[in-house]
Amino acid sequence: MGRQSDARERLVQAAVQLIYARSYSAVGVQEICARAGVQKGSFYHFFPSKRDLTIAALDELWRGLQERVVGPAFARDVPPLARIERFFDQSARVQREFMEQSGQVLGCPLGNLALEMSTQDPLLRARIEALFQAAEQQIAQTLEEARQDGSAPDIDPAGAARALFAYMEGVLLMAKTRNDPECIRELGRNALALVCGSTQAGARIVTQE
Amino acid sequence: MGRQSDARERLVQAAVQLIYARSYSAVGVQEICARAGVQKGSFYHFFPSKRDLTIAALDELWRGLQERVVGPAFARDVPPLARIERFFDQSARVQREFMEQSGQVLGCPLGNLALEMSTQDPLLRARIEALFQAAEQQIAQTLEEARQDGSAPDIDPAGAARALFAYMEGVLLMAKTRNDPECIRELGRNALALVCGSTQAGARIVTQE
DNA sequence: CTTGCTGTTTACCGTCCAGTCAACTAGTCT
DNA sequence: AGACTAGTTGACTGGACGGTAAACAGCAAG
Repeated sequence: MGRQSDARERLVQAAVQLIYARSYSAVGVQEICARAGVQKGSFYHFFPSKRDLTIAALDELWRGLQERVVGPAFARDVPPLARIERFFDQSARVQREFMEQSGQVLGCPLGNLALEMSTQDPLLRARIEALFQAAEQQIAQTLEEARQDGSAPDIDPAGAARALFAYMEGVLLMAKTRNDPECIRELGRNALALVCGSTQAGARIVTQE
Repeated sequence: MGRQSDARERLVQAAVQLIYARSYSAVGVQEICARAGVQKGSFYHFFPSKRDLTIAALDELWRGLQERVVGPAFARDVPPLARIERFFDQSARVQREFMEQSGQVLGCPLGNLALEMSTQDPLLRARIEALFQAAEQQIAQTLEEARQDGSAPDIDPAGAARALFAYMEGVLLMAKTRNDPECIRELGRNALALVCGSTQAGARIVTQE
């Protein structure tokens, strides 16, 4: 078996699944190798360290997220603001599936790793931050579309996207903590309030008091 | 030294600080003992396991949070909605202090543990969920006050509190990931939009599209 | 045919981990 | 005084961890 093999891919996939289901530190190299059907020595042929595998897994995580959740939710077959709402429904659906399979809501794989690793590994942190920025830009684009077609004329797309993304992460954190996928749906109903009530609105309410 | 000692307290305090600064799994019993100035054997005199210490640390964490962040922010010396805004400023201030001391934004200690442990330890998860509910009630009370004094007449305090708390956790997650305390302030400006744009408003915008 | 590269296998290393144990100290109660 | 209990100490256990080493297999190019 000289040239090429899919062992590397299998390792990344195994890492994605195991780390998402548990966490970085709760999953050992041994276990990742076992699930991938790869010997431990081979692991270190493909990756210099567990951390490097995790970085590779991060990109694969992002790819899978786009394919299975973000892509379907943000498809252009409905008006922009409806896509935002659909993201929450889509997320609720996915998490409900995890719930039925393993009895646990797993939340956002990037958010999970972000909180676990940000204070421990600067490179990992920076990588996740970059992916977060990409996500925000995706949302900002959608909001810009909504601004232009008149469904949300007065918003600041970039600022609202930041707030909205933070809210999404918060909602998924709550769902994981409550172990209840339904609260994603419920909390999702408040999402558009965050978009349309822009900065000025917030300030107005306070000074009025 | 027969009766009583503050070793237990010191262990809890050390656990709070170390676990907050890193994580549950990144901190060992050994290290907690070292910081507390307690021998390892003594540790297991006070706590049957590391997990039990963590549960005790969780309550202490909550106490400290109330004392240092939530209490000052939600004090009744300003109108209710201004307290919400003050929470974000207060959080930004605290995180900026961590930033200056250790170069890192640490985020919400409860949120951190929630994402790390929810899928690993059901009891810890339930405990954190309970604390989250208490936090939501605190917010709901504040919003109820705002509803009654007319500054936000049409809101559903309980629902808005849920959304607002999720947003707070999301904002702190973002701050930790970006390692930037200032974004707490910035994102905080969107918080009241979440309160005042209630469920009906969100639905209205979508059907209008 | 030989050199070299890509993979694979297995056994192994040192370290750290949570948790154990038995001996010991010093106060309290009878 | 003696028994009991709360607290302390430091050495220890077994297992898991991330990572290493060396031998080997197959393909490709010179």
